[in-house]
Amino acid sequence: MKISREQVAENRQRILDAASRMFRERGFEDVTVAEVMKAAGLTHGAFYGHFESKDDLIAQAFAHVLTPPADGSASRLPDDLKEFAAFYLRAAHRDDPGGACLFSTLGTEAARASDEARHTLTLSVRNQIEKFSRSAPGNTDDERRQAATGAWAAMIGAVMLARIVDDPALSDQLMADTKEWIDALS
Amino acid sequence: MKISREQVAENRQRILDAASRMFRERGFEDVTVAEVMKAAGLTHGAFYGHFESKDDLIAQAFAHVLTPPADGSASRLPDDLKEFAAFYLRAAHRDDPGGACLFSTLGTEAARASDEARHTLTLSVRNQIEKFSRSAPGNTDDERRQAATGAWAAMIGAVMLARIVDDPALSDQLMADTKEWIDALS
DNA sequence: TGTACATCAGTGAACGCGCGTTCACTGATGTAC
DNA sequence: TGTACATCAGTGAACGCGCGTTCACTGATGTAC
Repeated sequence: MKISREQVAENRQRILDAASRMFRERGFEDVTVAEVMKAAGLTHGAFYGHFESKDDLIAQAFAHVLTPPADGSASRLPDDLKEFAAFYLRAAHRDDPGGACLFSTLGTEAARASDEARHTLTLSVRNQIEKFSRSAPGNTDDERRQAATGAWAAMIGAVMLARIVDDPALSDQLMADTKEWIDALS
Repeated sequence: MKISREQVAENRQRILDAASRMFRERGFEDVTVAEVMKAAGLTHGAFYGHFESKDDLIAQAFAHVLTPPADGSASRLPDDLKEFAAFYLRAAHRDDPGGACLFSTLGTEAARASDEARHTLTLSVRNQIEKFSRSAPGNTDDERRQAATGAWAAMIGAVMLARIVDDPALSDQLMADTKEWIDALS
């Protein structure tokens, strides 16, 4: 049956919501097109009406996650580097990969993803560094950019490591130590 | 045909060498058992004489990479935090994922790997932090451990990001800025 | 030391399953009059 | 505004391929005497 234009747009959003969550939870390869469509309340055959291929879905899912919601409810994430770090280095973020930062959940896989997917992420990297440079400590632009880059890379690395280790105490320590370290920057 | 004990042991090492390199280059899912065996100079049927499953191979490959070579040729990697960072944050490391750090190449996938694989990595995380804490800046044990953790996490995150972005200048900048930042720590 | 035989690492064909993708069909939407 | 028809998003069966894994077989190794 044909479907209204609004319904089509809504279906597309639901597919992207489901895909981006499932990819972050389980990786690109383990998630099947049929599973994503089922999670979005559709059957797998409808997939190719929305996307060219699974690779296309991956690239679009990245863009979807990085696009602020159009309804004006601005992202809740702080712009300030240290405030962002406090937000990022929380157990709730580590423990909810499905809703987490793309770099911390899919970073190593993204390095091997399509050109389109990598380009979308590149724009985000540039934006984040520029944003954090404004509130990063340092006496020159270079110093502030270095601090912003180092601190952001540390957050991503720390959360990734915290999800790998099988010892909860070590996992907590990795995040707490990284947070303390960023807090102490001047 | 039966094979000599030494040949069996050598074959196993070749399988692990090939697998660990290919996994780091292309990820777990994209690399097939048959490809690994072919790269090791064997046919795929021999695989299950060496390993229980592909998951077992992944766990053993982690252990293989993290085990220093038995021939006494100690790892070339510096123990000193800043020296290690200079080594880690080089283009040659970024551009040779097959021979690179496991965390920077497979970190986000490793977070979803088998218990055995994650346990092997956990031991390595503990060792690295302990090692770097000895040369990290700081006035107390806590401060040194925080610096060691933050700086190491930053290296890993920076190299991962440097492999994602499609702009070579930005990629270089991410690594150089992180290196500068770690160098400036006191 | 030499010989006969049991062992077992490796071979390569085969299996079965699940995946991405295709396609003929359905029927509600949206448009032309 | 109402009616007839063309459009096209979604359905679900099907396809074909590649993967992890199995297994009967081979023949060199290593052991028992």
